[in-house]
Amino acid sequence: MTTELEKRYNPQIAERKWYEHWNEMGHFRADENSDKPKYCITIPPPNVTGMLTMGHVLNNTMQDILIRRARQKGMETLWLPGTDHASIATEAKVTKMLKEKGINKRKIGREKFLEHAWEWKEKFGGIIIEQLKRLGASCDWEREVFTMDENYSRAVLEAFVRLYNDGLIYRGERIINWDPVGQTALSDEEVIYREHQSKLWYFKYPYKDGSGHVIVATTRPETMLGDTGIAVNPNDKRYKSKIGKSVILPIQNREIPIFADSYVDLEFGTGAVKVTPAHDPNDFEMGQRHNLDIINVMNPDATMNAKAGKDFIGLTREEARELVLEKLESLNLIEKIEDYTHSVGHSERTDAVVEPYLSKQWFISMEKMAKDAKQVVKDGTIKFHPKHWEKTYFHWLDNIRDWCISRQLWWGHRIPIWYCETCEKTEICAIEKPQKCPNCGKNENLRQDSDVLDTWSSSWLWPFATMGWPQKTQTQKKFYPTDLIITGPDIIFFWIARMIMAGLQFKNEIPFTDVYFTGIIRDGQGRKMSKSLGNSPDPIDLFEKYGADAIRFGLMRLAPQGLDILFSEEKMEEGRNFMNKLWNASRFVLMNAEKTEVKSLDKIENLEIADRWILSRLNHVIVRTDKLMDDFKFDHTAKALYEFIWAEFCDWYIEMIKERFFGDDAKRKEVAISVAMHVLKNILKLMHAYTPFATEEIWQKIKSENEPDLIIAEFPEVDEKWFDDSVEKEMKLIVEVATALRNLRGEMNVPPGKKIDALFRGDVSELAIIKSDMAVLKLLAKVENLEISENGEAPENCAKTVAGKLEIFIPMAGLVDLEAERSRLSKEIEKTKKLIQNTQGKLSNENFISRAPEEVVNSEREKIEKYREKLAKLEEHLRELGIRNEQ
RNA sequence: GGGCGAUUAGCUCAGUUGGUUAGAGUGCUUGCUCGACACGCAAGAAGUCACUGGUUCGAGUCCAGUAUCGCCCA
Repeated sequence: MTTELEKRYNPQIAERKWYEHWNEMGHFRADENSDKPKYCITIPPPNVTGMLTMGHVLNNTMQDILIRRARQKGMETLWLPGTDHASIATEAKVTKMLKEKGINKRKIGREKFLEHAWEWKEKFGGIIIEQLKRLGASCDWEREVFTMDENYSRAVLEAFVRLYNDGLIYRGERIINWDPVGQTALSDEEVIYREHQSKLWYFKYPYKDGSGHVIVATTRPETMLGDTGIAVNPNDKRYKSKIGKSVILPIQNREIPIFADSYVDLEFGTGAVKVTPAHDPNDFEMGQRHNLDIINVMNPDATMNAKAGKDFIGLTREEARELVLEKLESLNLIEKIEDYTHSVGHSERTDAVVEPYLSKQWFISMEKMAKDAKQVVKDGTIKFHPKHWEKTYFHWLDNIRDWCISRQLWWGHRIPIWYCETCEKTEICAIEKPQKCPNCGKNENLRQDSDVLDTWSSSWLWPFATMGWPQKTQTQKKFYPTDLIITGPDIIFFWIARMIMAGLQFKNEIPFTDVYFTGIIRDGQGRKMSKSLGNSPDPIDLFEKYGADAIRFGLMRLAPQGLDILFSEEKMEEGRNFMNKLWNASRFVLMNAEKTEVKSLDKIENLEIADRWILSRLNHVIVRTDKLMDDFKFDHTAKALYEFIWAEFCDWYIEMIKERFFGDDAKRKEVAISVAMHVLKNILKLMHAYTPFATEEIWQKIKSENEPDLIIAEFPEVDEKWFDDSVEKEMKLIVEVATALRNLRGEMNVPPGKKIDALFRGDVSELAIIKSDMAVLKLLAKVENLEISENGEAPENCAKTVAGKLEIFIPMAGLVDLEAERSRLSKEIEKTKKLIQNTQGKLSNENFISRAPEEVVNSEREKIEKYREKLAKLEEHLRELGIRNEQ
């Protein structure tokens, strides 16, 4: 307790020191055999190859706050960390890395590639975890999980097998979203739609019977090579007579039918549309309904194949489009071209234009699970914060389609299906490779499905697969269901919905009780942060510059529930300034505590108004922040703490006790220092979850020997005996008077160092307050002599003001600037008159008197009384000024 | 096309169930190295609460509509 603090808080040293200390002491560890009530969060696993983003900082800070708070409150807390394997992203990165070394993925084969991938994972996979540690995340690192760990992988396969056996997994040939760069299927959720400015081309397809042509409009000319029909709406009078006729598809010279289907929109284009079942999901459906041929004209890399025709083989989609247009143009079959804006799907991971592509894939049937997942949110078993996300959630579940979970990749969990090539049709679903084919009994030709599972179809098991499922473990027993998940709304479908489904499906229990959706962090201009814009700061740079606490607190203070967050570095600066403020307030208290004994509250007597006031305020802030945290109001909590610490504790309380600190009454000083220390310790406890490093650093310097580390120090509880309305009212008057005095000094240009005299006149009870707090007031407003008198005379030549029910006079020794004084008073009078007018307006309204609640009417009456008294005093002051002026 | 959200001081945002003179930070103006802090202290100026109606004794707050912006879904 004797080490003197530096003038400025230095985050760099404190952060590393205390993080290591906490970890070594085992404070992050969760004990599954504990009897204490539990609190548990499983981290939404970041991508193993990822780097920390501001989004991660935001939602992990929130998780850490809740975890630390629960820990301080004596709960058995488990924050279970880990990463997911991010199939497509990782495979793309590794492929790229190999390519740079001149190694071709296909050439080296699956096994060799996976070796490289694991090597890559070992090398870079730890980065984001280390970054989370810099943030201060108090996860139980001994339980860290990676989705491709042996145990976790087993859980993924187990889940697959169970769903397969329940008939909820099937293989089918469908139109899926195909990423031609990653060369893999994607789920609907992995497709990002963006508006593209393009054209709408109108083609003429000649009737077979030579009776002219039908005109179809398309945004994708190259797909016409695979057209196998023309559809019109059955109610479209324009085409009634054409239904059943055939056209000759140009270029391909194929005969295709015209048929009616109510899917066709009469308004779009000409009302007749070309149908390409192999290259459009809606066309595929129509094709099924009308038995159309399905002609796939593309290779997996989205170049054209032989079915597109000789001239097209090997061309890209773009090249094929050009050639189709060229050929049709020369055949004079282009009717017209219009500008057209439509949305085009892109792969979330590779940004390639997604191709609707016909292929054989594995699907999970969603209908039943969606129904269950909807129910638990609808009936409030799981609560969303903010609630309005429920609508989005329900809408998605109501329109759900089966989930395509197979990916044509190598990095991931390989689908646990074996095909017997001897008897051809046999398909075996098992976790381990089967000994032999149950059908033909042969074992030599068992071939495992080459696809891997969608990453999300492994991470949807996260809340329990991280706890050892499908084994029955004590960890699950103690900590499942978890309490909460915090994430951005952009993955409400990827994770939230599917985790709920998985929990219900495999555990028959929800995975968490609360879901908190953060806002999305944008830059100062409201744009989404992205690498290409270069507008996303590196959190680690920010930590270095301002300290992790500053970033945590700054973000919390500007992160309103349910709204996006406009990032600005200024806010981080404010966070840093606040840490420094807290540091210096502590430094000041500590400096003065050195020569005085600090006693606990129950051992001190003769508390003064400042003491009783700050204790009342402290207990209010304890109650208030507790309630706010129950509602996940991180921003309001941060603001309440900021306000209490900076304005109430530093600006007023510390200023008020300086008089005792610097005075020579040892007893009074002892009281002041004891209360200050008590409040400071509680501040550190309240702040710790938000700013763990700085608070622990300070705590370690001021704590007594028998107190534990702050991270596990007992959380403050409200003590209602300190609530004191009358002392708060009294304090309000002191603040008002001190401010009025300071204001007058400023207006009258009194030099800051010069002391003034002051005379108070007016209400007896208020005078009594001034009298009892005279010493404090003298310090706050630099007053030399302070006189009070119920009916005293105003001195000659003085500045005058009104505060509460008091008149305040400051003798100016002939220095009063009459003009300035007159204009100041006039302005004040105008303001007061306006207030009276407003209040009078209400009171003269009969309806108001008769219908408004009595206490509202009474308060208006009191108000007007107060204003009138003030006005009378001000007007008198102005009058006196006038008289003196004339003399 | 459907849904969600936003619009309050120059800027970024608070504003609980309708009832104090609509607040804070930042920026701005003025003055301060006063025995914690210039990453600071004190004082001050600054708002037609997007618009139009409605409900009410009373609307930033509730309702309806309009406009603008953003996001999600199709």
